[in-house]
Amino acid sequence: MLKLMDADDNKSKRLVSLMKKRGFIQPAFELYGGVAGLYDYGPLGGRLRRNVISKWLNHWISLGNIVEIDSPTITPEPVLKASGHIGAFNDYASECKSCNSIFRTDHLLEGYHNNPDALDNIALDNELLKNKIPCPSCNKSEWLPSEPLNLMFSTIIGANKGGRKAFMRPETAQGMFLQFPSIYRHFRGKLPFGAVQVGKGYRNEISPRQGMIRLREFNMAELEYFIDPEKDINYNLDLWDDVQIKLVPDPGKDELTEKRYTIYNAVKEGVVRDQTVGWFMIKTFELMLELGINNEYIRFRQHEQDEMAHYATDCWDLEIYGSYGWIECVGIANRGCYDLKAHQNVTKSNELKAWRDFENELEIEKYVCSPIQSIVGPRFKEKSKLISDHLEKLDASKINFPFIINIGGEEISIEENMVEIKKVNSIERGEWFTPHVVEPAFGIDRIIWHILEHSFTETSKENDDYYTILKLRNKICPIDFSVYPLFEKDGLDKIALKIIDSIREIDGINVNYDGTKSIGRRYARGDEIGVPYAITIDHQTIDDNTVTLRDRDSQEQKRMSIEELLLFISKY
RNA sequence: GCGAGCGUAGUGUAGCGGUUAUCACCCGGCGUUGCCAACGCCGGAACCCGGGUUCAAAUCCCGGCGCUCGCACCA
Repeated sequence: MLKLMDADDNKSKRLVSLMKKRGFIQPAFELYGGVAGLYDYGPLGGRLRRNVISKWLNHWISLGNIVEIDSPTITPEPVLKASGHIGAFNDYASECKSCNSIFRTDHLLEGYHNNPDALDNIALDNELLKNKIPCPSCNKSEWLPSEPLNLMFSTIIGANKGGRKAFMRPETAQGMFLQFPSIYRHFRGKLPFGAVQVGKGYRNEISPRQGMIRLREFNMAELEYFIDPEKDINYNLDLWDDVQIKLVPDPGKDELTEKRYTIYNAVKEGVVRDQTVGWFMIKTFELMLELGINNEYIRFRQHEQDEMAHYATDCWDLEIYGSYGWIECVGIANRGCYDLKAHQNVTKSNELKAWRDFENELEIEKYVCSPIQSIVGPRFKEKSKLISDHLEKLDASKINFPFIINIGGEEISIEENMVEIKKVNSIERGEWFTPHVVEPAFGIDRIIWHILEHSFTETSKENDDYYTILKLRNKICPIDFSVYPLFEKDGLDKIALKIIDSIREIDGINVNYDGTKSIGRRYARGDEIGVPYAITIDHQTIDDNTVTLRDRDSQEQKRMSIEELLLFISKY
């Protein structure tokens, strides 16, 4: 069943050639020799990318409680330190003096040290030496000093010497977390809500391979969905109840196995631990189908416990099958309250919280000590402020006079005449808490690559080896309609251009004219770049104002009036 | 980062010390045909970059960059 690209290795090569030839995707800076991991989208690819992003945005924004935001790619160091990226990114690597192999230093020390992740480079080198760790490759034990393996691009903000250290963001998520106060205000405090951001992310990969799959600068699209972990939300989990989706749950110690579930059952049986994660799995699955990914080549794989990123508590990857095998294209993670808490801790801000009403108001009756300032003041002088603060926090119902309090190491006796016991009635309606976050994060470039692979169809026509049809979905394809005059004389070309003018008045339609070479060749050119419909102007058009509409995939043609055509296009 | 192989028009390729750098598709113009990559003529377009060896380098050598594959890396 899973014979797509690997059945014919040259097929993916032909796809790459086509992508370059027709201006979808190509290596960037080729004139200067190219840079690994950096790609250009060309005239058609640019359009395709835009369409994919639009579809992605509309899919989420139409849920009604999700907004789009945008934040800078340049990110000051403290932000990424708080988010844990600096720690996680500063892994160290050691090189073997003898055979030049390179290994993660903390991996080498596994089994010798409880928590090698926490050590700095000097401690790591000492551990290597002390334990005489052998090189897994050549078995010798001669290590060069460990070097940090930082996978972020660093830069300096400000042209002068004292500039602030910064990095190109490795994910867009932090933008949503830092904008939480603004988003919270926008939704007037009503959870759940979410924010999305589409933009570039950067990772300075050691050795990017696999074409578009591992890039150094890439398009990512992330959604942060803020929820109250103590409130159940009614999700429409049976939305795709007729579809059995392939899931690969974390097997623990067992073999990886693929099982088919409806998401509804997967959540019910606890295979998917979190219902919000389940909900986004469904909506993500739906989006993939709308983008033109083949549903047989989609599966969700659960992260194993030790594979999970530093922030996640449960994580499912949507993987798509193609010529590189199963590739992670979306990660849906429950990040808990990790990020908001992390930024709270560093900034001491109270703004990264949400308010939760109690179901029933709590009437609280308590007794407080209210210091009588005219006595406490003159008696304790400069210490009286501290003493008053302390007294106000005491539960006065449990007090017997005189009693001793401890202020700055000094014992102070409080007598009955210093305070007044007051009864206070207060009503607690709710509390502040840190919302939890469920994050679906999409690798747009990887998705685009698989859309192209799944669309790429080769048939043969009589004497041709390969007849290529790129079966892109309507509205994802870069060009929606092509208009071909059967030949460029007798006014057919003029009619074609007039029809194009009318089509261009319809919003969001990209139409293209081609008048050169034979009609069959023009159909072929259009099929190759995935134009879903060809409109042909022939002699009959002059007589009765009708044209033919050719369907890309069936090659069938229907004759219709120009009015009917325009109606069809406006509903397309 | 290491090791092996590779890098020639837009694409796919031949040439592997001396060629006007091969062929095909392709692209443009003109003509012809007139609904599924038709034909003819004309035209367009390339040796990854830098250094070296040689009378002579696309070809041999060295370095860089890129690609593919293995090892490592991919939070």
